Amino acid sequence: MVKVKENNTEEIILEAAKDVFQHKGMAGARMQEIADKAGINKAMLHYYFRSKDKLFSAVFKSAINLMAPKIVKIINTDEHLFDKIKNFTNKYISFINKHSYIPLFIINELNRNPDLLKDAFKTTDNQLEQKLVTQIDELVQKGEIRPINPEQLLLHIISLSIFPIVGKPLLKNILQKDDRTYQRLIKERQTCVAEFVINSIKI
Amino acid sequence: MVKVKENNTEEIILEAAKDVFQHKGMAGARMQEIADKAGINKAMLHYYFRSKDKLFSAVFKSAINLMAPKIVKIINTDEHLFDKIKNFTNKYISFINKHSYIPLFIINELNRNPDLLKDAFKTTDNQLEQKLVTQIDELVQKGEIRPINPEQLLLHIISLSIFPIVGKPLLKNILQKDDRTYQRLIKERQTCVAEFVINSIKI
DNA sequence: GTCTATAGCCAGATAGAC
DNA sequence: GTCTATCTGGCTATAGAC
Repeated sequence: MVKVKENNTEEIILEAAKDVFQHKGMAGARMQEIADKAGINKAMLHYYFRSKDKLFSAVFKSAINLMAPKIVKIINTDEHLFDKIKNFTNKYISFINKHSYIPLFIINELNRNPDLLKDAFKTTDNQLEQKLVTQIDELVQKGEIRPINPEQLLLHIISLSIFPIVGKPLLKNILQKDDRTYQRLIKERQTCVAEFVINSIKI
Repeated sequence: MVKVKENNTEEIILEAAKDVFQHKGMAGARMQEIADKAGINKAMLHYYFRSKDKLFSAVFKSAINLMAPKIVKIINTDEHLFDKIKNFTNKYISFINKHSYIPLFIINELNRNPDLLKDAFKTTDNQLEQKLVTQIDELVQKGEIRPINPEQLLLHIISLSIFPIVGKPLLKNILQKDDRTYQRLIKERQTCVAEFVINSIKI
């Protein structure tokens, strides 16, 4: 009843596939490289996952399942807006920094095939951002924050959190920084992004 | 002496190659597709550019030359900081929106090979951001803006401008918008990003 | 379940006629 | 300069032994 040994090879393959697909993309990835990284034979990949496409799908789904819930959560907690912003930027920047290839991987493959994402971000109803909208409207009424379009605010926060990591190879060059120094800037952002956002909206 | 006809085929190939490489990336692009799009034979690509690699390099350089100067300029004008921010976000968002595949293309290929970018962003001296730093320090002294790390500010502005366009396929899903509605949000950002940034830093 | 060997295809590159 | 035909290598996928 206890399946331990059986999942093992499959798990090892998935880990290796994640690594290769996320660095090289679907088109650039080679089944041989995945096999080598997993320390097994190329034929085994097909034994477990039938085709490159199927293996890719498995990796893609796992990436989505890692990213999506964390973003949806920011919209659905009952914390004060400022705490939401602080928590999200801090945790999300740290998370994306550890898995820096995931967002780019998802964006690239969505460009190839927009249908890959069915409804990863759909919550039960369409109340997903209704909650955020209401919350912001209330704070505007109370005079705690300036009037702002909630969707734009969400775009601001996500952009400030993800892009410096995704665009690192480009931004490193613009700022003329080496890896260590750039990494320090990212670390700093875990707190300074929230400050920046809150400064902008609070009255 | 006047070379007109000779450049023609080369130009046509370059345009087609830009299109295909920027959508599919180096690995996903097919010489056959480029030839088809250019309306010529596959052998001609090799006649003019020798190899896929060389053709790719030409496209990559042209993309860099389109992006880099515009970013460097924000740092090197003598306008007031607030005007810099307004001008940059407005013009850059509009520009990137017209060429939405360029930033992603550059980031992806830099990930594959960090050496592709030699010194596209180097100005004559290392005074490139020194100017921005001085300008911000002065405004802090005068009490016009809060103290802020100039490099973080630059990261903020670039992220807010580029990511909503680059990450469109992902963000469209998070916000559950169709193409038209999302495009309207982008258009709005041409002005609201500058507001957001300035609100945050001015006292 | 795991391996070796190989089928079969496709893409980049070249040869050579015009 | 432009084309058709073809070589060559590399990649996915499978057949079949153990």
